[in-house]
Amino acid sequence: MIESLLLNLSNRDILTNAEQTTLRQIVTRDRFFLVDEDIVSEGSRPTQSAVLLEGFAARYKFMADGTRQITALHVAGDFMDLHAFLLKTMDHGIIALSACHVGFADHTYLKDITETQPHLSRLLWLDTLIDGAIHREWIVAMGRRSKKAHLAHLVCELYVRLKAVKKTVDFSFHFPLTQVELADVLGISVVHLNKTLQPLRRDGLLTWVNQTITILDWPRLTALAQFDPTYLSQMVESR
Amino acid sequence: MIESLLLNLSNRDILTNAEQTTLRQIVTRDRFFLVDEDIVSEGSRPTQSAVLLEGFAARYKFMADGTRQITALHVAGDFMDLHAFLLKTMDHGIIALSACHVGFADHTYLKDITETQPHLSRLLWLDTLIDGAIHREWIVAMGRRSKKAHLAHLVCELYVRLKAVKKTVDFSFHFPLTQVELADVLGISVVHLNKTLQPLRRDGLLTWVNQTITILDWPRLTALAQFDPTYLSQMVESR
DNA sequence: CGAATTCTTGATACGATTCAAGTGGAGTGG
DNA sequence: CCACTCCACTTGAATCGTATCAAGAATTCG
Repeated sequence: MIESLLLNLSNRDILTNAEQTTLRQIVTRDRFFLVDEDIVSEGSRPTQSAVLLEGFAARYKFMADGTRQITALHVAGDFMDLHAFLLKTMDHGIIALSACHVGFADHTYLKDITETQPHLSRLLWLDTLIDGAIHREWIVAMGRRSKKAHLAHLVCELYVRLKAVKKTVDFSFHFPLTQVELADVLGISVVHLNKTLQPLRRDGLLTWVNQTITILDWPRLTALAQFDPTYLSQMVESR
Repeated sequence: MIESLLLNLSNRDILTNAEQTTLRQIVTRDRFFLVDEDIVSEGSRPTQSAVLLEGFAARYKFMADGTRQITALHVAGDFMDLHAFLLKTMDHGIIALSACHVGFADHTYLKDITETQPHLSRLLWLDTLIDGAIHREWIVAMGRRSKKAHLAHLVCELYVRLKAVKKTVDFSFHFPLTQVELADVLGISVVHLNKTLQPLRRDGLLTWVNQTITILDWPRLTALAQFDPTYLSQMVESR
């Protein structure tokens, strides 16, 4: 069930059989969510952390005027709110952007891991650190990239992350977001997102039809985005 | 020497004497940096992590066209690149924004802590998670707040963080950044930063003279910023 | 098939950048 | 001590980017 999580973590460092067993054991419950359902809601104090086993989800925050900012996108294999284990109250919500299969791990088990399995703890810590690295790239993209480059960068990032959990076929991947949701990721209006998207299509960098994105020209896309995947492909090397 | 770090961490949970001793022991070196000196450079693979003992520093990234985005601001007591312990290569640089006193802790010592001191490990992990929470707030601010509200939010955040390490006097705090640097935080041009700043001054929300910011009207400033300090005041409660 | 979303387009207004110039204060050397 | 230089801050004008509003086209769903 949690194969994608194992895949995700083993990209960082070798997972022993014992560690794999531990991970399987701590995910004691699972549930399916429909599109637009809240998986975790803002302000709650969860006693378990959610692993995305299948589907797309987003961390988001609403502003007083009803606008929304998505602060993170999650794909299969992501430990979405591992940070809630220590950061007791959720400062944001998590919503299902497609039908989602989600596993849950009690915080007591996670605490046990920190007490008894240092290597696995470091691996989980690393997972939250990569989250942070992605946040920083997003900040850079929002502040200093053109919208076109920002969008290109996001596509590159998603491609690399999805490839790591075997959710790509050649240069294609399933991408169920609407343009409204994608605009909430970039922090722009839908209209402008739409107009930003067009040159990427027109110039033959990518296609996006039937909830499927296909990258047509990886070299030009990464060049436009100034994409450097280092922040995603970190290893621990600390055993 | 590392009192501000201890102060910072004890805002999260009680630090035992043994833990305080450990922290004092692992910071084996310290160094002073001048304004604009790089404390850690992008792309390097540090074998130690830097604690800011005194001063202001920033994590930043340069774009190909020479523009810069600051992704984090650090104040006294911040473990600035604790994440470098697991995230081996620095995906950004750290620069001194004022004269800085910096302590260094070898990664081997940090690894030892994860092997033998689970509670302290969780506290350090929490520290990196709060970093992440701040990043998310910045993303929200960049994407969905007006520039005026974004600036106000930053001032609120800095005030709360500096107060936690006793670097405020009433509603004032030392703030040595130039407007160019502050513009690189918000991701806007200096000219526009200057024009964004003026209404905050004119409306009597704050003053900024002699490298000192004074908040004149905390209620109106927080209301404008939609500032909710929850993300900064997280406790572990996990002992 | 009709209704509801989602996507696309155009027009207008506002926000933000850039360029260019000017002000003011701090530090330096004669 | 003054003149000079440097740097940070401030201002205005022109241009470009982005939001908003409104409507129409395409797609999906029941």
